[in-house]
Amino acid sequence: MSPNEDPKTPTPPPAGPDEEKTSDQELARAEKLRKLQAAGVDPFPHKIEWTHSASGILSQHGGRTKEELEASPVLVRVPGRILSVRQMGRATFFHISDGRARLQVYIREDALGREAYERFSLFDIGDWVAAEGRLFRTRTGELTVQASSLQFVAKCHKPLPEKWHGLQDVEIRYRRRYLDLIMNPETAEVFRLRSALTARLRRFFDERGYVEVETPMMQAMPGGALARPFVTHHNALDIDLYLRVAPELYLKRLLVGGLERVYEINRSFRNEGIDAEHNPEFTMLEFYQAYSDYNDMMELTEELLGGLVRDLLGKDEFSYGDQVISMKRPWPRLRFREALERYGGLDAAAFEDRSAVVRLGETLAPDKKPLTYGRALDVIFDRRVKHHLAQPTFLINPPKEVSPLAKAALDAPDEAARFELFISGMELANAFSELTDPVEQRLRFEQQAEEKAKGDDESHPIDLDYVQALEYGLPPTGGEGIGIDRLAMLLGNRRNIREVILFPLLRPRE
RNA sequence: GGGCCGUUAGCUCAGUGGUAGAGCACCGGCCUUUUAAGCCGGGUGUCGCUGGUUCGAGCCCAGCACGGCUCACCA
Repeated sequence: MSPNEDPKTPTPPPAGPDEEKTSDQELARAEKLRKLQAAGVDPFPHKIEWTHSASGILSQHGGRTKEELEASPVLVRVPGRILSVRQMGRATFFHISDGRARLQVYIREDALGREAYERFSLFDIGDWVAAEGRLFRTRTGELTVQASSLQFVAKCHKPLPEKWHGLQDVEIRYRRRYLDLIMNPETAEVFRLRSALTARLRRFFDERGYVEVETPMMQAMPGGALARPFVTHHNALDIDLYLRVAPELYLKRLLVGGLERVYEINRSFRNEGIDAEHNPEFTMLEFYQAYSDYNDMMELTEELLGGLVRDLLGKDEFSYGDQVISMKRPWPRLRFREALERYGGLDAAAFEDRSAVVRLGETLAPDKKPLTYGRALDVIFDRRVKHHLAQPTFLINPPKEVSPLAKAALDAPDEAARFELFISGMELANAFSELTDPVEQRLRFEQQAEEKAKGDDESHPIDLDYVQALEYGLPPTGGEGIGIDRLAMLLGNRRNIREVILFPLLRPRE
């Protein structure tokens, strides 16, 4: 606030970025706030006293009958935002919300007093109030607060979206998520579910002796995944830094250091396209367990996700779009090569014909040249196979070539000891028996560098500092990453990742 | 990046080349158990932006901006 402004004079708030002028409805609201203040109401109270929340009242007292409420009155003082008003002369009903549930409040002139009752005309839909009174049931049976007093809590200077259709415009829902949360209770529910999800994940790992850690998001060398990074600059050191594409290499350094079980739930950043399954910043759970391999990780994953679904949804099956996903164990393990033969139209002979595989890959993804044999197999999988994997399926042993941080499979030197978990055609998890041999790791990095030289901008950089860490000895380790946003999509039955990210990246306005 | 669709009142949406519309919200009036309350009265607008065609454009054309769906790439 500038020093010349009188703090006692409410003015219309500055017009938002979308409006150059203040609408008639905003002027009317500002005038009401002025009148409230003239009547001695503090327009910006520091705090308010309250005894109950709206949703708390409904869950605690929702079962009380009219007679019970009359015999033993329940007194409450409940804050909330006004969402609808039905005014009938000397009596008024309105609903307030705490973001979870709507509670009706009843005021009447003879109970509230004429002055206080008339003051309600200065309250608008969207304003925050606190109602004090006793609970009763209306003629139609709705649990309602009969208010003996009303306190003004905060003004809503702008009109809310329409009460019946609500807020539909997805752009406004994402840009001004607060409006979405006010108008669409199911939005708030999804984010509560997401919160319960991460809490449940943390409990799972904490109970098993994992240490939760945080590793650098700004890295001098972005590793741990094959993806294009964001670049930024540190002024004092005068160096370019990359936003991490994965925490993997740092987490494995911690296992070298003797932390046998670690996990991290945090953001990674990939400078790639945006669509229904991709946001440039996304949340990943990564966890590493010493003395284990990728088979152990499959067991653990079934236990983790199976338990999660049972705890959060209360059953082993759930709907996702028009599919019903069953989490009943065990989940099938499908060899990558077998998947390509079954769904990708590649028989054993075609699989061995490396140049034919590359040609098919290039036909399917003409933008993605040059393709190596491994990358071509990956393309064919993405285009032809992935969408068949609706029920939880471990896709095991993909080509070693596209898995530079994984051990080779024990029985197949060209395959990686790795799995990806698919549910509803979405890649949800990615895990492997971590490559622990520093000499082999260095070799794999060098192979990646060769591909980069051939024009592959998603190859893994040579990280000699990481190789040095391996030289001190990494025990056999199973490691896994799980996409939390996608998991939230599944559990919340949302088809777009933006529905589970509070503030997804959008192009800035103007 | 390509294709398709969209952008009109605070919100949800109609709108056929000829004066800009509805419901909700809002403003004024009536109404003491309503609940999409009801009844009477009031339209509050840079039709996304910039050009063009036309006597005349919300509508037709071009370009641009933003968004959605989709295809391609990445988790």
